[in-house]
Amino acid sequence: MSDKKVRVRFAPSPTGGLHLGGVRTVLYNYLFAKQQGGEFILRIEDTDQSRFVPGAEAYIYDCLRWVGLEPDESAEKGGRYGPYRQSERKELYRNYADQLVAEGHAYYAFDTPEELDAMRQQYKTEENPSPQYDHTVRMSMRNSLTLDGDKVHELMHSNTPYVVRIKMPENETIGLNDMIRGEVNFNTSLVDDKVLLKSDGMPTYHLAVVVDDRLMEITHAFRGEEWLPSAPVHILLWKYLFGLDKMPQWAHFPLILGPNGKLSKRDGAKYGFPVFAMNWTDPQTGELTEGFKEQGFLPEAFINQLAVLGWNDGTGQEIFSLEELVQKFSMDRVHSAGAKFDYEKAKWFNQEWIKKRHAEDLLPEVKKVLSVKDIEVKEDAKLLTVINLVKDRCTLLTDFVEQAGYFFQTPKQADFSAVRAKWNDDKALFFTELIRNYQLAAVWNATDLEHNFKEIAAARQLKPGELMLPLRIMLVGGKFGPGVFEIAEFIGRDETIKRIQQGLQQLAAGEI
RNA sequence: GCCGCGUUGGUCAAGGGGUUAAGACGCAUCCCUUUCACGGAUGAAUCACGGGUUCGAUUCCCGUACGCGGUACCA
Repeated sequence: MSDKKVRVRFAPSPTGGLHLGGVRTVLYNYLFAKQQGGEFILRIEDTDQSRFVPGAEAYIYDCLRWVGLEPDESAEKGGRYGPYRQSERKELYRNYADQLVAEGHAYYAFDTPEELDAMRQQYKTEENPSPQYDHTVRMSMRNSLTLDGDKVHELMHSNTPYVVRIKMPENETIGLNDMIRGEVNFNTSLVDDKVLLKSDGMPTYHLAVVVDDRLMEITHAFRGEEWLPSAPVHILLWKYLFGLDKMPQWAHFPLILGPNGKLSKRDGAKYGFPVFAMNWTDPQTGELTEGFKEQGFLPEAFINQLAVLGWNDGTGQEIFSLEELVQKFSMDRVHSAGAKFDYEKAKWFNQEWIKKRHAEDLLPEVKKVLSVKDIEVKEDAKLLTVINLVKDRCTLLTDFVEQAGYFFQTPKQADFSAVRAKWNDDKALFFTELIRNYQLAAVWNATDLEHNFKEIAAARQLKPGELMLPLRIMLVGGKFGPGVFEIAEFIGRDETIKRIQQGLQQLAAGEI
């Protein structure tokens, strides 16, 4: 490893919930940084005041804490290279913008939104639906290239709003060596004169990334593929401002797609699965978007599944802990093609992680899930037993409500439809006798209960198989769960008898 | 439209000039289980298309199609 310190940053914009692609971007950044023994920095990109959402920044930190990807430096933690919010760095950027203008790489533009709109209308054609502000039109716009010096001076001193735009050179090839995609080339004539500094004095992303990456000594800049088209702007800025030799290495991650195309950020409900890491409530609309956490996902599973959506280690292994990922991740095995998110597979990962986790480690989460449904468990030891009995049957943490609830609460309703048709007096009498037997049973354990059950059945010439299911439904409320007699042992004599009596009543009532 | 990135079963994917083209999810069938899962076994299902190069292309090259991204004083 080189002696050069690796610094990797992830820069979310606090405009709403943290979606799948965002989490994976953090993950890959984190994995690379940790693997190289470098630092992982979180910078907040809140340069767009109008889209800034209160609470979104705190939410991002909550999500990162949940999945265990905490940054080494951030606005929360502070550090040598702060401030970590772009809004607090505002003054830094203007000087660089002015420097670019002074050196002829950028210019001041005074065009109003109306004028820009008029220009786009004017040049708009069938073939060119969105004309750019580029070398072909800039000499006919109102900017410091077309206006004389006095006029520019006058406009600027009379508080006329203006922006700084990069002056894209004509017909140059800008190359980028992407760690995932290799050489990617752009012709500068086809890139527009992007705004670098907005009229409110805040930088755009383009100026901010390069200035911040330089000042924070970022060595590797990884982001989503949607940024690839603006890479030439950033490279040019590096060239003009700091020199290409200081530029970080780039990697553009593939996109995560929804069931039909792009995964849209705000409507997970539409897909029938979440898109955000955690519950997100839009402060404007009050609209709640459910997150993976609240759906019942384990953070390990969530991370695991995202990690292998676009990367694999080549061995066929699919279950990775975060530690293993740090060890095995490699940028050159990250795919270049986008991948569709598969909720079914996500659930499978969760199931695997529930099976993998020890009951003790599942306990706090299961307790929480149960208490939400008003199932209070007094003794941890009892819950531990139940978790071990049922965890192989749970896909999501929320499944514990159904799978474990009846151990602690009499089922609210029982579904006897599967046995009703075959129900008869002989069976009813059998259960009546069973109750008597269980009332008198000297010991209360699964094997003895089963033994007695079968003995009575044999004496009455009934098939135990036809009686097991009714018993299960009486105790559990449905056709699921571990061995019936184990359940009976767990819930105890009184409760078992009570549930059989209730079941008998229900079945009797149903026959009329 | 233009620019960029992509394209191996339904989905995630391994492979990378000669293979019976791995594996996983899902699906189906069976075994285990007097329930439901878990577990085990089996099965159906894939190299977008057209040209090259080559003795031989899923693999390399060029086109085409399709998908996605960008084309904002959003990131």
